[in-house]
Amino acid sequence: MIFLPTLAALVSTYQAFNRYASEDIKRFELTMTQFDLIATLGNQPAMTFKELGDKTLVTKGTLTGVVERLVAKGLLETRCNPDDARSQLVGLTMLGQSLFESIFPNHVFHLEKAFAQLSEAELAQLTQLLLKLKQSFQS
Amino acid sequence: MIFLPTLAALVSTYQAFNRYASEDIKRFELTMTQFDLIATLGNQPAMTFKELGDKTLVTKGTLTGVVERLVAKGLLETRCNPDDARSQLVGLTMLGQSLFESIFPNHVFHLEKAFAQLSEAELAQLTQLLLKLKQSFQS
DNA sequence: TGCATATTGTACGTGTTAGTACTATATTAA
DNA sequence: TTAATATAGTACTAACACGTACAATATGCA
Repeated sequence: MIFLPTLAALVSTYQAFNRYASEDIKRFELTMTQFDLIATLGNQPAMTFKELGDKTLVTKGTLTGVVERLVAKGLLETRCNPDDARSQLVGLTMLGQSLFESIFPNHVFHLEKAFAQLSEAELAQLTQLLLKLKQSFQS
Repeated sequence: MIFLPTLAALVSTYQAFNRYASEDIKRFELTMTQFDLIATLGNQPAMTFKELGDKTLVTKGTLTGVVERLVAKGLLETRCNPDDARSQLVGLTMLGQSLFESIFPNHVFHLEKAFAQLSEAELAQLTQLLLKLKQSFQS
């Protein structure tokens, strides 16, 4: 049971991050997942749902709905993929692009403030330990 | 932007944990949140919704529904709180208690297997770094 | 006491998440 | 070429998460 404090720390830190980031993003009437898609598509060529889902860790079933809402907001647009009739390409509209440009740097700065409490060495160590743990969960 | 790998590691490790633990718990027809409540109430006297929510990091709005479903399954029961007419006490039924006893040790063991890949020193370090980061998010 | 304020839990709306089933299209191999 | 299999995305369901509003009850203070 020696691992329980670590587990509790993982869960509560993740939740704290979520709240911290959400608060910032809520100002723009976006949810975390919506922002995640926009940030992923920012300064990038349009990509398929599959690629977008892989990069954002959002499963395809969820993606359909989230993209739908962002298209309704005029931030994303989809078009047929000329290379594969099964799939579509998703990209930012001009409105989406300009929103991205206006909010992304601010949000990164907001996050940076929190992470700045840790030294580079601590960040590297934390990353390494987290990835080691992640590996264990995946095998 | 040096913090981005750390952030990605935090999110993906949390997700990996969630999948790893969910798979185990699904065998008992429970969701993670449901299991969390049962584990928290195991070997404990009944407590109010408030206390239960605080311990499990589940917000009160969510709690109403989750408890409802567990009561419907016959695993939890609620009764009036004699000390405060606004609140109720939630506790395991005998069925809930016996389910807790039969699945909790197995689940702990399942988790332990994953965490065993890290040494005690690594666990301690990971916990400390996570809590430091959590602090930054909360201030 | 009596009123202002805080707390407990429910109701409700929007959105995310995971899983399964399904359709359409691609790919592979016999 | 055709049949088996794999993949992309949608539809749908159940459950969770979070916020706001609300009713009932407590609490603190004038």
